[in-house]
Amino acid sequence: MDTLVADSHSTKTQLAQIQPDRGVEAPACAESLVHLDNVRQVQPEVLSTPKAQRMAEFFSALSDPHRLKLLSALAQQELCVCDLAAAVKMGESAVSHQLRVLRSQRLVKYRRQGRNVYYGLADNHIATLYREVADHLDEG
Amino acid sequence: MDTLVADSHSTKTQLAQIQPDRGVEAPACAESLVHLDNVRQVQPEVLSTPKAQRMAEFFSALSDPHRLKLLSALAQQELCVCDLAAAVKMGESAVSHQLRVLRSQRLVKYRRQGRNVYYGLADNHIATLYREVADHLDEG
DNA sequence: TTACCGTCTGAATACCTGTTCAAATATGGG
DNA sequence: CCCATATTTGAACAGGTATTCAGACGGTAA
Repeated sequence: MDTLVADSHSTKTQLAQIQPDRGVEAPACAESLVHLDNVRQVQPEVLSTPKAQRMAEFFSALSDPHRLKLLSALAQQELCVCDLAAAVKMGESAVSHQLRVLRSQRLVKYRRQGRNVYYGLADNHIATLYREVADHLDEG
Repeated sequence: MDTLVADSHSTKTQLAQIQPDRGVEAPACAESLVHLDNVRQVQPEVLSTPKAQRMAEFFSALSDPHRLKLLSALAQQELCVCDLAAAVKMGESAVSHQLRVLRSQRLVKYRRQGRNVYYGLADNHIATLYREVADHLDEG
């Protein structure tokens, strides 16, 4: 009757491959038996693509050791680019590139003073988040 | 007297380029004037390289939209791989690969039941962290 | 056992990310 | 104005990452 092939004593349902966001046409053959009721229950709560992307970009900004070092330095006090470079032992250009990433996610704020640009943590949330994850990792 | 070139009314100090972890020999010429006292103050508090890497790997596991979708689904209930694939609309192989990443950071736990493997969030911390970041992003 | 289903793995490809070098921009001083 | 300093930017290269396909593994049922 319908295109779903459900066996009688279970809620498993054969589902054609779904490949929606991408330009791939779905092949007619099915891949696996899914528990349709579970999927239906969960699916509306799944993070939307735009939100997932925004969140991923945020975490992505935190997913580099050098950037985390920069943040840990800035958690102490405001610093200009060349000081940061010395503190984390990176080239100044590299630091500038990384600060750009941190800026794009509003993890840091900055102000110009003379020829120097001083950076600092944008938000107390950041320090909190940082500490939470550090603790979490120390636990395990 | 010493190799440092400090001007009289400031704490700025010329520093040879420091390039320690990598096999690059430092050029004799300096790059920038740093505020040596600031650097000295901050440097010991900078995240150590191993810790920074461990933390970066953790965030890295959270830095992909598909993985975040998987986690948001698992925040609802335990699901097997094929259900997850249907819920987030990915191929099952891709899901398996991503679950491997989540497993490697202990973000999910799993158990086998018959032919299915059921995944769930490893920890309440994860859900908390997830919600904090979601809220933080909604604020801005 | 044989056949099958669900999941995992490995290799290949395409994409994204970080570093470096060189050069541009911006500020301040002589 | 011209020069030196501080930071940013862009291009090029190297290394890492995600998806796909094909096949392997493990468990189940006939």
